[in-house]
Amino acid sequence: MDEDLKYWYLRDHKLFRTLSFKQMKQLCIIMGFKEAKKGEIIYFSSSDVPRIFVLKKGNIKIVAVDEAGNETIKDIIKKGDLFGELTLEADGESNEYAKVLSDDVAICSFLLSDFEDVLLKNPGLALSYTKIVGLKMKRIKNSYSNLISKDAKTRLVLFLKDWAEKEGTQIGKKVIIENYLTQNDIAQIICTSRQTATQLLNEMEAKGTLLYNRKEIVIADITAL
Amino acid sequence: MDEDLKYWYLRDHKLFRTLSFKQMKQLCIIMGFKEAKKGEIIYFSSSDVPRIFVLKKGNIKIVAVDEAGNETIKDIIKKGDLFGELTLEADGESNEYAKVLSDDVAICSFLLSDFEDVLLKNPGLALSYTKIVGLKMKRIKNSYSNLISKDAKTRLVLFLKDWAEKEGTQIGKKVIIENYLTQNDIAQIICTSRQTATQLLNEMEAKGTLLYNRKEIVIADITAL
DNA sequence: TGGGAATTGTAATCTAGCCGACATTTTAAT
DNA sequence: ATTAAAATGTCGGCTAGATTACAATTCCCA
Repeated sequence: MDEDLKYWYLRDHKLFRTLSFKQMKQLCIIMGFKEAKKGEIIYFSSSDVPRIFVLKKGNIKIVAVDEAGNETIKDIIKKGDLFGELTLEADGESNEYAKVLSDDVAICSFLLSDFEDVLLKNPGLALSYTKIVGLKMKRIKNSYSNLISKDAKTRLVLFLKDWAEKEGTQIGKKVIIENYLTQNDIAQIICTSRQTATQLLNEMEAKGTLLYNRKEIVIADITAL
Repeated sequence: MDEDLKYWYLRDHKLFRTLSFKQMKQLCIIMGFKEAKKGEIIYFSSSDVPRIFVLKKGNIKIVAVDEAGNETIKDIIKKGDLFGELTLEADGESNEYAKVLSDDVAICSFLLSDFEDVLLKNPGLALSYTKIVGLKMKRIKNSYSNLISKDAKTRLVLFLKDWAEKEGTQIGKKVIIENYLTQNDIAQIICTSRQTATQLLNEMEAKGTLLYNRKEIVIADITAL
């Protein structure tokens, strides 16, 4: 793909703001690029060489499969987010794949080793990178403690609030979220069964606090959620 | 405290191995030092200036208190571990404190801003640091997924295995762990009620797989746990 | 334009483990 | 030694929510 386009893909990412033009060019050379359509599955497991990915466009979910074949949603990755071997340390064991949720996605990637070289030459970038990883850790910790102390209903509300804040379009008190998740997805994210999630969503819809369908979710009053 | 002693305290930490003598000296100058006895509580919340801590000796637990006054164990910090504002980003909100579990502890600390300066000048250190933070994230993620999919008994076993591996002294198949945790602590770590933890431990003791008291835990056969 | 697959709706069981309410034991402090 | 405070042991009731089991919808595409 065109080198210049690559450049522009990187330029508008917050992580790379601190880089000079020359440094950016260096990164572009080692960058990989990939597009995919809805429903496609992208493997990025240990079989391949370890990589760092940047999601340029769309949404994907990271799914882990355990020995028993149970699937857990590890993460929802949105435009601009990083994923992959964020710890800069390849771990062979984990069996994860990414599934495309939005209509299509665009993904940039670097080889882990290449990325390390660049970090070594750009201490500022290393610092920014650490902060991004740290932020991710903080978010994980947060949902972790929610899982411990809050019940399913509260967890659903917290998730909706978060989603609305990140992606919703607000009109007065009303918030509209483009819904690319199934109820099953939502259930997995808030760690409950599909049936419970369905029930809770229907309850909220009955009370008029919510309006759920496959295309969008309309929250009547975000402040009262 | 003596500058030379400081130097030796840092020198044997894996994070600082890559530094030159001069760089290490620089770190020593900005280093703080503190000792504390069992049961003491060390606050390191937002009230103070944000810091990074290195635990040189002993064990502490990080406890978070929520609005309702409920206490949750966030982390157990052992000799050589880092804690504090690991994300390099001060977050005002969280209300956490550290409690000394072992007889006494020694703690080094840096101001966050000083540490950032050092990282900027030592890309290698920044990389190592990111890896350590990443490893921590991976550990958190792991216990997180255990919490979701495993029942209390399995969680207890996993915790004991982990503890034994990290700190136990193995004699054949037998492993002896110095026990600085109460059953309540263990319960909080594996996210269950004190009563359930007590019951499970007693069950295991009845079966002869375990031997629990306040001083030590003896696991009869670690491979069969 | 049907028909199969995915998604959603609903209800009836069943159970792990939380919670309250103690009794008992151990530890630490005066 | 005495006593208060922690830490442990034990039990039964209770509930959130998993699980099983089907319908009913909606979507997709051949």
